[in-house]
Amino acid sequence: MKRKITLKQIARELEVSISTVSKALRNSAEISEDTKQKVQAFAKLYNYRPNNIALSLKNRKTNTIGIIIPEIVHHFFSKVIRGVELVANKRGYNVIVGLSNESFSKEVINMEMLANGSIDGFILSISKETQQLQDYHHFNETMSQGMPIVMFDRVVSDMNCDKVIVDDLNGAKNAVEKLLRNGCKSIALITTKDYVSVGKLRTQGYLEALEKHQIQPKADLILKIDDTLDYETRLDALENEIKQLFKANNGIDGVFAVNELYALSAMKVARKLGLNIPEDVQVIGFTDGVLSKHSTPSLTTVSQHAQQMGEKAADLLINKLENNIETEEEYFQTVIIATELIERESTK
Amino acid sequence: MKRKITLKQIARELEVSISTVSKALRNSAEISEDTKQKVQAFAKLYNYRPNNIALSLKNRKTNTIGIIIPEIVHHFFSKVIRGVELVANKRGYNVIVGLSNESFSKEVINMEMLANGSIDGFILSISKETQQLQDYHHFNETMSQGMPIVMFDRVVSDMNCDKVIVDDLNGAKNAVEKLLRNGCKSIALITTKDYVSVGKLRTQGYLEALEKHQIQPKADLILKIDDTLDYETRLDALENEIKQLFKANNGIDGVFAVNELYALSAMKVARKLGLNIPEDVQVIGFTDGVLSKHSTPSLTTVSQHAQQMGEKAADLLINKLENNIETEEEYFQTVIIATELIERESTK
DNA sequence: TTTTAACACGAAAACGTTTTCGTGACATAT
DNA sequence: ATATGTCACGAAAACGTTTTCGTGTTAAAA
Repeated sequence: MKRKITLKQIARELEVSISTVSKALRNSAEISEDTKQKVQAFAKLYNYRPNNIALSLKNRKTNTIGIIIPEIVHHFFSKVIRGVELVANKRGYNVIVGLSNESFSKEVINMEMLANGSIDGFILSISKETQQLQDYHHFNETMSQGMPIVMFDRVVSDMNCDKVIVDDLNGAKNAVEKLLRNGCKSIALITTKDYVSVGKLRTQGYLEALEKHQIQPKADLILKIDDTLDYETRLDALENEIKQLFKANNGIDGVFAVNELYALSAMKVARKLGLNIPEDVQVIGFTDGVLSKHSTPSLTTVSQHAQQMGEKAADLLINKLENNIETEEEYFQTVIIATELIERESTK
Repeated sequence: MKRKITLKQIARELEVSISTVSKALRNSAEISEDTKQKVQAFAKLYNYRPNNIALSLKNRKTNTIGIIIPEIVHHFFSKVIRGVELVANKRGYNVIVGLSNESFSKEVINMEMLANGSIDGFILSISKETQQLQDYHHFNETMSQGMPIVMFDRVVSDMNCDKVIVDDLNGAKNAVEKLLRNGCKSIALITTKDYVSVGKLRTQGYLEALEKHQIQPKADLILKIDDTLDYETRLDALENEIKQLFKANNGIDGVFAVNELYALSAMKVARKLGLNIPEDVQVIGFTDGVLSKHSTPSLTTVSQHAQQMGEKAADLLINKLENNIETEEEYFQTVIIATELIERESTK
């Protein structure tokens, strides 16, 4: 169980100074060919690798980025991570993951744990609780210390940082228009309470689509789910609420849901009520996850290109980290990732 | 954009030495009450936090663990990460994630990137390619440098390290026995090629169940999928192979599949062939993911308790890291996580 | 022979901590 | 008055690097 070898040990062994070893390994012109060869051979033999921590301390740069997300057992977020990891690795960075579990305090703690030198910058999507509390002091403090943040998906719009967001509004609008073009006359919306920023935007897209086609929205057709309930109780409650929605409104022939699960539940309820999909009711969901693809019938859905979002966020962050041009004029951009409607069996 | 404050700056500001500041903050008895108060007040005012990198270098301990998995967009693995993160955080550790993407070289590169001081130990599940090549030099090298490894799920059995595995054999055996007890006479197995260790074990469980009930296994009933194909082509090819399986064997009344997707595909194919589930064919899958829960009919499945695996792996690793009792007698354990059969609609 | 230049290397500082040890200023005991 | 002890603090080393600057040796130029 030999420990990793250091410059000091090589120096002692070869009876030269640490500086010489360091320079020899970096092929400095200062060092004679003889010495270089000797040192390099020895280093290779003992599989020398510079200690990352020492380098980080010296360079005041860890080459690590922190990503904080509300939940990892979730296709959207894990795809984002995949994207982040992909470009981070390609550009020589590591990725350290923190989970807020949708809790404000865990988000704060996680950020504090990482902000003390462990990472060079953050990529994050804020927790629901933070969205409710609207307490953003931890973001401000982090940024005021010179640590850049890139927010994605769930962002706080009036914060001075780079952002990567989905075009939720137009994604939803297009989806609803698709239903309208397909002949739907009475389209229900299943969404979340308004404090969830993306739910709000998708709701707005629904409304704009109706307005564009001169259809008066009916409040009865809009179901706002309280998604703070936990998973188990949620499924039953959810299906119940949807059933009420169908029963209260005769002739629903289209459903737009702001996520996969709501859409699937809608399909399940509709079938139980004797309705056929897509003949009687057409359904479109949001988020191209594994459920949409493998449900029966498979679900037409609005894809967010999650991996692309992660890649973009990582690129933005690393660009900022490496452009230490310090253009005192801080310049922040918001990248909007276009959505794509993936048509499957749940629409005509 | 003020940088984070350091001991040195506090010392200069208060006109004391760095040592004094450090001791004052740690409430050393060496320092007078007056000085302590002054220093602590100042530190709080400027929100001083010790630099993690400096601490890591000094202590030769990063309090960070690396987890390397083949794929993150995968319920099983993301649940494991959640478990790891949970106990890691609770015990004061961070988690840094590397993805091998099922590739041997990426696995090696990732490990090398992290092994140079960035982390204290590894938790990992080996890539399929590594399983095929059976090249484990990177694991051996890492361990010979005194960096502990905990393997989970896909492990290499004759390696000297802690392991956390699923009881694949008995999980499969129980599932198949369940089908037998439910009256199935002709049970098909849909599995992977044998180099995937877990596929092999689950296959063995299938065989043992049959043997126990004195049923002669029929080679025709066993379908071994080559899962190196990519996802898109796989779906078609998969359903095709399963269709052949059904057509070549009249009277299949039970299916055991080694993962969710195979099970779902089997259900889909069966339905297309006019068979009802579970009346005509009963189906059981492996891995309790989101698909099993939300498919129609919902899928009876063998749960692996992925999160628990992650928690256990993290505990094992951190125990090893903190028990520097250096009981020269290295002691490695293999923890077996029991499976659980979750009964849903696809079985009677 | 003396001056200059090139060469090859080492000493030391720096990154931000913690910790061991030393030391000057007092107060107390002899 | 001297010896001893306590108190409060500082100097310095250490973790493992990189880099700047200095310096001794030798060879070439004057």
